[in-house]
Amino acid sequence: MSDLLERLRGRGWRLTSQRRVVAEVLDGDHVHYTADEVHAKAAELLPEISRATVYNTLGELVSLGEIMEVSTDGRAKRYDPNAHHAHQHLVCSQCGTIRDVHPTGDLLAGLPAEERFGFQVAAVEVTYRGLCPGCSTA
Amino acid sequence: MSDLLERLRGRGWRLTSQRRVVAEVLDGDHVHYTADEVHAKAAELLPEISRATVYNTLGELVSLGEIMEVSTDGRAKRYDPNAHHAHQHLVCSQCGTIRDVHPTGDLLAGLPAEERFGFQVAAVEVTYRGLCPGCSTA
DNA sequence: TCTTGACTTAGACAACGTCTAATGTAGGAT
DNA sequence: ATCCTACATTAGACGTTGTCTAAGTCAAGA
Repeated sequence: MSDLLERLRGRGWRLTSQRRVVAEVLDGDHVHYTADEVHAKAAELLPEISRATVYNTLGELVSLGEIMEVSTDGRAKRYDPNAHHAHQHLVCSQCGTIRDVHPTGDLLAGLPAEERFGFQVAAVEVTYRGLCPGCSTA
Repeated sequence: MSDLLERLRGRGWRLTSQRRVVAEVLDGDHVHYTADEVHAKAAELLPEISRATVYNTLGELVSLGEIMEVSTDGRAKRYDPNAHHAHQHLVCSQCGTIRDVHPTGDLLAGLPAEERFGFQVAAVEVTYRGLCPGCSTA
């Protein structure tokens, strides 16, 4: 993730302390935080950071393709730092935790042309739902 | 859909004019409306219907399994009257319209056991994204 | 027809996200 | 090293979507 800052500077980004902190929060483990969680964790490192800046920075990172926006339910979007490798999501129906998974095969192949209704299909998202080990025993 | 009202009465529902109108709006073509769109169309038939009632009725129909809630983006949820047949969704990235599609093959088969992390996987949702004919020319 | 508990209503409230105008600052120019 | 300025940040208003509450209404059984 340290080279993320390099990449961003290469694209003309100003490296402000706020952007550095947001990048640092997204780095590390692979939990997918909501924007508010990112803001809360960023504020531990830089108390005066504003919500607007976190939203702005997340939006910019998404359009640069550095992170992915995931909305598996109707609630707050979550941000997935693992944007450089194609993957899908396995979501616990009970507690909402998300794991990245890598299904095999061509996901687009299942949709025949006569089922595409003239759409230019560009992407496929698959969400597997079930109970995680913790929730299935409890 | 007329038998929907019968089924609901069988489950102890009071058949109010508001619920009748919401069911009527959901019937017919297979577009997936947002709650606000359902409210607007219901209000054409019954002008004094309130937003709260529409939300309540939609929620009740969802928990009864009569319709499906679809949230393909972070925006408003849409309601799919075609809840009794398994299907997936094709979404326009531009305007958000949704079509029901029926991909071939076993969608669960793509996820090998070592990628399930001990989850009891119960369901798969697939969202195909692309531009609809209207948006790709405009 | 009466009664009652379920239903509906208006509008306040909550969660999530966006926008604006004023202020601050990174980093190139001097 | 300092200055300049365009870009970034901020607080808070605002927008959208959805939920909740208290008071009034009504479907349907007695």
